[in-house]
Amino acid sequence: MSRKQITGIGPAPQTGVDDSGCPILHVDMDAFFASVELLDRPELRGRPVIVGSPAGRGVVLSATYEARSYGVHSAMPMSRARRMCPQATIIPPSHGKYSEVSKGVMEVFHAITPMVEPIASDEAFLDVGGARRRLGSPAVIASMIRAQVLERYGITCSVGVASSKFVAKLASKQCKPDGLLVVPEGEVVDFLHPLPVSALWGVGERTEQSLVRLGIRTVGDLARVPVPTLRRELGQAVGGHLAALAWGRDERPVTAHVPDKSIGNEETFAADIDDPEVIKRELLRLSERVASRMRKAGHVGRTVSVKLRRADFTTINRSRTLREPTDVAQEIYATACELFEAAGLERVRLRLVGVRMENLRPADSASRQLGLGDRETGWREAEQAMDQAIRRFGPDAVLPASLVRGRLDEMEA
DNA sequence: TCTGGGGTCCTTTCACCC
DNA sequence: TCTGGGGTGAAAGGACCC
Repeated sequence: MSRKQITGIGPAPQTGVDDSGCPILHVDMDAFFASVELLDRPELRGRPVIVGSPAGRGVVLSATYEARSYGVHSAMPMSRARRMCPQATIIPPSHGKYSEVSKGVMEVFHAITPMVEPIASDEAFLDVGGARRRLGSPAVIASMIRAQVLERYGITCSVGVASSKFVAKLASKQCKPDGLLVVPEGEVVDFLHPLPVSALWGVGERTEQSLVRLGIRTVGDLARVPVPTLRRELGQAVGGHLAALAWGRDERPVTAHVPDKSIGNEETFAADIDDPEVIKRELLRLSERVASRMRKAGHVGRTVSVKLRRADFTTINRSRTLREPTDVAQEIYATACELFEAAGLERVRLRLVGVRMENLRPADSASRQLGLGDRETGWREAEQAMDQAIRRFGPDAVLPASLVRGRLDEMEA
């Protein structure tokens, strides 16, 4: 097989790898948050480091490969990670720092091609089909990106090069850390079929269990199952989708501008709460955050959705679609409170509440109409003034009175 | 072993209209 | 007048991703 894995930033990739049908790159930063932290703490290089909240109910956000060798992985409860690797240095996350590096890395991508689809702060798809004449073959461009990211930001990344998004994504995962893997167009099926089904995008714990019950363990096993059987067992869309992926069929293009579908914030309490006043105060805080983010992004939304998670981790969602779209926290909050009250959980211990706005559209396309009996409250203007004050004086400059009261209570307690 | 926070997408159910 | 079916949109739940 001519598939080649090239590890480390070396010269241009070896000859003999046919990347001619492989315009799609998936770039994935290695242990991103942990790598960024090591830039400030070089003395920790080569040692187990975990990024995550050191206290309370948190999960691992990122871990160095030294920590991973003890079994630590992201999304694992911190308490468990600490037990598995007690010698690890634990660093609380600094999201501002990560988004700054992320922005810089995305600029490196945009200098290569405008066809960049970010899928998280630490990874993106690139379609370099249009950059070949200017910069070279996809594998050459991939090497260039790896070298530039390392040079400018001091962190490594891995790149998968393939004919489709999902194969590129699997390729980058296979060559991690600090690698480059080209999967030639003609070798996609050979590459895919030995992999476990859980490697496929969209197969999580539940779907894997369903597949194992059917005796399906590898992608090759999956490929041999008749499509109607998969549709019956997994549902129309998921069954059809996985059947296509198992044969390497993935037509999704790299899309540079994916519009936001929803904006939300949620918070897990340090201890479960059953006081409706405290919960409503939290709903107000979250509504303020969501509305402010919507105004910053230039969105209004029509559907208010509230998420409530009980102490036993069961979760319920309640949503309501408004007559007119809004970006006003007071309107979002009023609806969120009604949904919370209607859910009948006012004396139930909750561990998390969330507020989300869906059905988004650009604010400038939405003309607000006053209905019969409505009155213009002036909340939008007040909140826009708050946005300005916050921009000038910081996030604590202005707060609704009830949140100030809540903060005073916390200080007195 | 006890589960964050930001999202997207899919499925099911139900109401409503024709 | 009653019944049924198809289409559509909203709501709720849940799987999955990073």
